[in-house]
Amino acid sequence: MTEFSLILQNIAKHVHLTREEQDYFCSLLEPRKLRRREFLFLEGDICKYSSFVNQGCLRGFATDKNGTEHVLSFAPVDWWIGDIYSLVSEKPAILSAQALEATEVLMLSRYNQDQLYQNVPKFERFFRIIIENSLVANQQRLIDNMSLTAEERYLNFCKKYPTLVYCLPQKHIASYIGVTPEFFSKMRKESISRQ
Amino acid sequence: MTEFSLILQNIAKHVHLTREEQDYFCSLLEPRKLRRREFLFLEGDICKYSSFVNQGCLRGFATDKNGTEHVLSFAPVDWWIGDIYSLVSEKPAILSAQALEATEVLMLSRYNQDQLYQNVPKFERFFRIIIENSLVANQQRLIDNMSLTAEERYLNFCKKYPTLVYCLPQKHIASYIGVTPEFFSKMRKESISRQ
DNA sequence: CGTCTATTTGAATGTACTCAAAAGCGGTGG
DNA sequence: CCACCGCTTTTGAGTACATTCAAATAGACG
Repeated sequence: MTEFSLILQNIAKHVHLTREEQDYFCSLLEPRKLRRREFLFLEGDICKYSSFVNQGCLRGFATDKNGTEHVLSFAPVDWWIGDIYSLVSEKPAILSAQALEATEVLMLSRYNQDQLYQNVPKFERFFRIIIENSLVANQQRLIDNMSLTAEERYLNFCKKYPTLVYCLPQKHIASYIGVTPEFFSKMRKESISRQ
Repeated sequence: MTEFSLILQNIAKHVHLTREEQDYFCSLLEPRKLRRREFLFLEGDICKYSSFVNQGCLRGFATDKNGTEHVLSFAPVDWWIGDIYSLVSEKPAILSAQALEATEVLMLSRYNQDQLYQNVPKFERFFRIIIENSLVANQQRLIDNMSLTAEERYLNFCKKYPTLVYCLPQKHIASYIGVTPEFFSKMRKESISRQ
């Protein structure tokens, strides 16, 4: 039971690694601890890391020209987070990631990730699968945003992330489903009063 | 100059193939011609193919519970289209794909794609990159839908797909940017009258 | 040329937003 | 451990953006 057991389990869901591959992989990881409200990366920076959440929780969000923040993802324990745009293009990140509580991540640099692809091709498969799943989730969210009401999106969120609903500030859930905190408050009250 | 030159060029953007690998890859492709309005795949079917557009153009869309269609992607020449959810999960497709004009595609079955991954690992990389790019585009669209007005999304669309704007029916562009055809018509008129 | 589909126009409506202010809650320091 | 300050949530009124429904007009394909 080391600090790497969770991430190795995460990988084992999709590809099998030998003991040596496991050790090699772990040697490429950089642990980092974040305090509540601390940022893992900031919009505008070049994001060079994919990070795995070992403990705690983060939010990934974009800030629009009015300064309004839009949450794109929550990253609780056992999730990956990064700015895929910046990672792929090596241009400044579109997203920021902030710890919502005391958080511990394992960071894999893009350079090490590319090394990994060359030395252990299985990882090419692993990250392909991770990205495929992200794409599916993202696409479903796009469909939901176009076809569901705010309340339906909220109920979806409750079903999909039952544990998160009770530990996240409402304003972040509001932002995730794409409404203002004020509207979210009213809608939620309505929703509860009807059961 | 064969029917495969375009797809080989498409692949060469990301990975280099030997002559033998090219031939092997092409042997796995199944050409198919579609008439205007014909469907490449239908919501509810198991989607077993990723398809490359050699000629023509398709739209990928989801149908909501009211019967309203929501366009998720246009696939002009040199693009890939498929229902990634169905391909990954082997469950019924969420999307349908319809030819907007006479169209020719090269279809790669999931089975052959998996063969390809095993026999030519470079393809694992190729499709990882394709999917990464889709994810980036999808994510940006999600951000745009949450932070921009319909008019801003329309102007974005015009910049991003200058050739498509003039050949697609308005109602499909309206659906893509996420508004009704009626509102799109009014908004567009306003937008033009202000230059 | 005729029919079917797409686009435009208008009026009434609804969903969600903005701004402002009060109330509630929770983390941090004393 | 408690109290306070600051952040979060609630509430309300007025508004804006986009929808619905209906009908007229325009355009395209066979």
